[in-house]
Amino acid sequence: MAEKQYNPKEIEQQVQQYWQENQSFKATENPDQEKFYCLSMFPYPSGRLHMGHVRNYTIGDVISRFQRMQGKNVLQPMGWDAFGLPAENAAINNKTAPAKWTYANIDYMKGQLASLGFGYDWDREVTTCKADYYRWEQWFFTRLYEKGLVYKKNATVNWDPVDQTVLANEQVVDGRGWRSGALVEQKEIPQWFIKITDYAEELLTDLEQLDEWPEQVRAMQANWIGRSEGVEITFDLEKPDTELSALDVYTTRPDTLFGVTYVGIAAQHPLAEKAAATNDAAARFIEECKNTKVAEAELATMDKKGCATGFYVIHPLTKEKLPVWIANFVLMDYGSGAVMAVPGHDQRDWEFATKYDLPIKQVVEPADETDSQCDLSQSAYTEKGKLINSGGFSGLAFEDAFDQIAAELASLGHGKKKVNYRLRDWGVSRQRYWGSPIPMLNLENGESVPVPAEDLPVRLPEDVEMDGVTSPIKSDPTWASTTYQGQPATRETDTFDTFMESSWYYARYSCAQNQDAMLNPEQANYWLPVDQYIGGIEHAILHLLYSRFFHKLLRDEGLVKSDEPFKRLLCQGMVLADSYYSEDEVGKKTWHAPSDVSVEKDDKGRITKAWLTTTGETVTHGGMTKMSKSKNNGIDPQQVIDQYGADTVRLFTMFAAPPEQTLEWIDSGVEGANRFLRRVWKLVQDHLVHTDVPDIDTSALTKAQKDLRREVHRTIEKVTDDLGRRQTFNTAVAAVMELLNHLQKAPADDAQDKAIMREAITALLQLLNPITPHICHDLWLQLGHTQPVEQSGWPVVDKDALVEDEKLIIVQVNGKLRAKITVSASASKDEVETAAVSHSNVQQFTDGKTIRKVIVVPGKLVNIVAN
RNA sequence: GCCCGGGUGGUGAAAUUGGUAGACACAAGGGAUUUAAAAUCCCUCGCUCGUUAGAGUGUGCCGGUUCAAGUCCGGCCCCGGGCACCA
Repeated sequence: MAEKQYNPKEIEQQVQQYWQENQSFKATENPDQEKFYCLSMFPYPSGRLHMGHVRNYTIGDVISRFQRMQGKNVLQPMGWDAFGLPAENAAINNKTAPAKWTYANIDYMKGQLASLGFGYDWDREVTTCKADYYRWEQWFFTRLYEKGLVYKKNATVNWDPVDQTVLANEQVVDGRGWRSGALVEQKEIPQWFIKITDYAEELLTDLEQLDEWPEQVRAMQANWIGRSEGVEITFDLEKPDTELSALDVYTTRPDTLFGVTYVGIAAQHPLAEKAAATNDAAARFIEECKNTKVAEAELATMDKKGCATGFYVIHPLTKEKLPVWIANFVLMDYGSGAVMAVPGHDQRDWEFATKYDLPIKQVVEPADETDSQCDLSQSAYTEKGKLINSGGFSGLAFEDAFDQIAAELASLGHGKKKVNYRLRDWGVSRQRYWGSPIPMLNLENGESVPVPAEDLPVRLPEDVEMDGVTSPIKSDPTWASTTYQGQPATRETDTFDTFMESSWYYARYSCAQNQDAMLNPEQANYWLPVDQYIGGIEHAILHLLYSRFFHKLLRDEGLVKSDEPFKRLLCQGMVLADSYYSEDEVGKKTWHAPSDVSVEKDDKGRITKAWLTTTGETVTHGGMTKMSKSKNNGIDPQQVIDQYGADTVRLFTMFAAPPEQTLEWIDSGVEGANRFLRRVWKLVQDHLVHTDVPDIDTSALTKAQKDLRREVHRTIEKVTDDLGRRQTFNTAVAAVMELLNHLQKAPADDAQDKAIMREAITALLQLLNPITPHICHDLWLQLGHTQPVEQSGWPVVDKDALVEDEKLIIVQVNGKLRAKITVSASASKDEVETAAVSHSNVQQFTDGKTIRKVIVVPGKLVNIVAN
């Protein structure tokens, strides 16, 4: 009899068609059924799916299918984060419009998602660049404006003086504009901000609720919000004028106040500008400060430089005269743009003071002699200790010094205790075209007003030409020209940060087609919060923080009831692949696609030689690196799907590494995954030969049959735990592989052998179905079932099958493994101990020694301590 | 620079609550089958010594706690992610 062959291409197409025809993944609100909302971060429609997407969405699909089989009402939607910079670049390069390019990409990628067998409810698709989506974002922004949560202020951007345009950090390469090559300058322009700092405290305290988030993400967010308790201190200017009479600084170390020897201000500070008017050195220094990129890493690693302003302030307690310096590491956008400098007790201030020969004064000493040393000629002493040289406060420890100095300052009207956050308000203005227009109008009197609700949406024109420099809506004056209450007005031509769209899409899926409102509270509150969110760790701070913020804004608008958007979070790791390059005479590297390279390996599997398959040119192996355009080492998922099928891709992706870790893409590993599926197929085909399979009679099993059945139920128990609680999909697959190894060796001699095999195969297909749904669907029907496997429920562990008659006990002497013994499961502690001590190998190691202690871990281990 | 991770055989990894280090795979080597190849099946596989039994040793480095440490504590080294306009 000819066995049916495993033909993934054929069955995957059939099965996908079945799902489509039966609308298998359509999600409908049903208050009587427990819901499960499983969400993967939506992709940017860049053109083709990359392996990072495949990994992300496979994890989501596995969880969704697992939950569905467990009886939940599962919603798994998909959409497109469609606004962004790459579309503008592609449009310029391909002489097309960003919209056209984006929609074509969406079409193609949608087909790719289908070919991987992901079960999405496409009726809820969200595309952020469509007006039916961003109109609600615009509406919500105007609501926030009316609530006083939106304001306009000047903020610094990267400015390309040649192209006369604002650059993203990504567009600044080695301090120069990526197209013009011009040195980038800092420039201040008016921009819109949303007051996320109003929610800083809640965003911080609610992290405690998120007990199903990775600890590291919560820690990163807490540090980002950066709550600190300190004192705001006023330093009066020596020569006050009407515009400026004092500098406010914030410090968490008021105990070091007597050690202040100078005050630092940002280059953009009004006092710095005043200094520049009369002081050439200061003017030159301020110019120089403009030539840096606007990024924290940049500021933190650059050389600390400064310039004296010639201005002085008065110390609020000692009345000393202190110089004011412009310092390139002080940020105007953060705090008040001024800091007090304590070189004796702050390392950065110490380095600055040493460089510019400013005084260093010790005002704190170690609390007791045994503490760390303190030598201010070598470095600052930054520990909290006991105050010295601090007038009436000398001798106090940190806490008392903090309180008493704060009280003294308050009584003098020169300071007060203040809680501060590192978190800054969210600047949402972008000077780019491909984004949602910001729905604000500028009136002739200089006032800004929101676009009235009945005039929304403000549509972004899609049929445009990109010149590579200026946004089409900025260069077309007719677009901006409009009226407001009969008065002439111009539209805001900046667009929203794309984080705006990705901050609420998860909620819109609950009612994606709703044309009447941003959200339908009934639907939103049925599905929200998201039960499981999956995405890359690179989003751990910004996207996840903005989404949490937006959810609280939605709640305060009465649109949702919950406090947090995402109950459980999984951050998957990156996907790596081998990289290969060749170098020319000047050392310029050319990266070659792995598919173009042939390799030779030694007997340990290490690459000894690599060359271009077509030309034979020798290339260098650049190691395993993140799949990227720059290294040209992206593996196209489509090629792998075409060669092995979606199930193999999904299986390899889940098996090769735990989800949070990096995953190395190895061709031979993919073949191994395919080999496993063929073995599953063959096992089922071999079993299908038997037409006379009875039910299991648990009372009539031999020891070998009981052992095999125990393996089956152990596997069910482990896979259930691995897919649900632990989310270690790699070990779930390993457990099923282990079971298959047992089943392949199992006899089919008597009726009960076949009955156990039937039970085992049934469970195996159910366990594997979330990961490789196509092959499981097909084999399930071959077994004679009429309902599809995803509706068959989840296999149940038979506790009786797990019971063991005998236990394997590890015997150690002084912590070293010396014997393994098998004892009856009912053996007492003493019996186990006696058996262990009397074992011949154990005797050898205890001979001539005294047994001091015997530790017995029931059912597991005996450790004999002897000397 | 700051914040957060990670480091275990030739390789990816496993060890869930402190209790057998290396499950499951990949690669490699040996064998069976085959006219041959592919596919498939069987065996070996951390390192050193040993014919076997077994012994010693081993989870980035140094030190500590414990009957017992990959796991807990202290210090260090290296690699990766994020740092507010890439998404």
